[in-house]
Amino acid sequence: MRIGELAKRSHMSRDTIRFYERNGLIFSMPSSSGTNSYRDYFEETVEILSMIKEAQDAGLSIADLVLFIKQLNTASADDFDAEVFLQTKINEIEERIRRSRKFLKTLKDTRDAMSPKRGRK
Amino acid sequence: MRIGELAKRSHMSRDTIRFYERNGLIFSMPSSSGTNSYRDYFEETVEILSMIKEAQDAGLSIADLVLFIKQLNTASADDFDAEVFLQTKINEIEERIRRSRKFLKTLKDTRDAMSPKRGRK
DNA sequence: ACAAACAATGGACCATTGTCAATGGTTTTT
DNA sequence: AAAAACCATTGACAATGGTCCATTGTTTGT
Repeated sequence: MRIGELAKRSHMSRDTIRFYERNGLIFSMPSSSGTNSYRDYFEETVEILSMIKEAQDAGLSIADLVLFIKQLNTASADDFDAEVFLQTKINEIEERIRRSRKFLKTLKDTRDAMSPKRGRK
Repeated sequence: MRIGELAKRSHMSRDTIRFYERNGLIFSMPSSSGTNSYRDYFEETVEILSMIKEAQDAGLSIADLVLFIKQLNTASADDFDAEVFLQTKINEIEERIRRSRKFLKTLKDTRDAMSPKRGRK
């Protein structure tokens, strides 16, 4: 598919998609027709973009994602560092989630302390 | 306390603390001695800085935090917008946590798919 | 009293993560 | 076949969240 469709399906702008591609997060092929300079994107890339969004929300940087994707692809696999990397990120994310929840509680308490003041009885 | 101590206790750099203060996230008084231009920070600020960290991990921007803090302080309170704002942020954070978890699962699956390949058998 | 450590200020600088505009070419639609 | 919509490339621009440096002044340890 071409970039416009991918943009629509992934809810990202073309520029963002190109930005990700420049940075090695996604890949594409030259269009089959060959007469133009259009790029051809894989179906799966829709999925990958959605995963990238999740990963970013989880606090990973693009640099992190480049590493992660590299590891998905190079099934070289006996890689010790890969596992260490994964575990490190898992720990980081778990910690971030813990903190998010803590702040979420703060927000909720604030809201609840405020709500009864008005009408709501 | 002075900025150095606050920095140590909060595990943030002086520059970061000054940056936050410039941006209205924290406040301080002129030192009591009065002979210098040093600032004097409240005990509670240690706590506040820790909350800021949580909030950032939860995905809030400094601008968000400025609003939030303003609402904590102005107990004017019958503010309808305040409650809307809080609820919006609560929703955003819950969504982010959901996504984080989803990606966390991806990471764990990747790790687990990798681990048995080596020794671990 | 002298050096070391600390503080304030201002402004430059930086990485990250995009976004926008201009230009020139290719399809698609009408 | 002309217009409208699409695409690629380049490079500038922008917001966010800091960090670093130089300068000057203050306090503290010895």
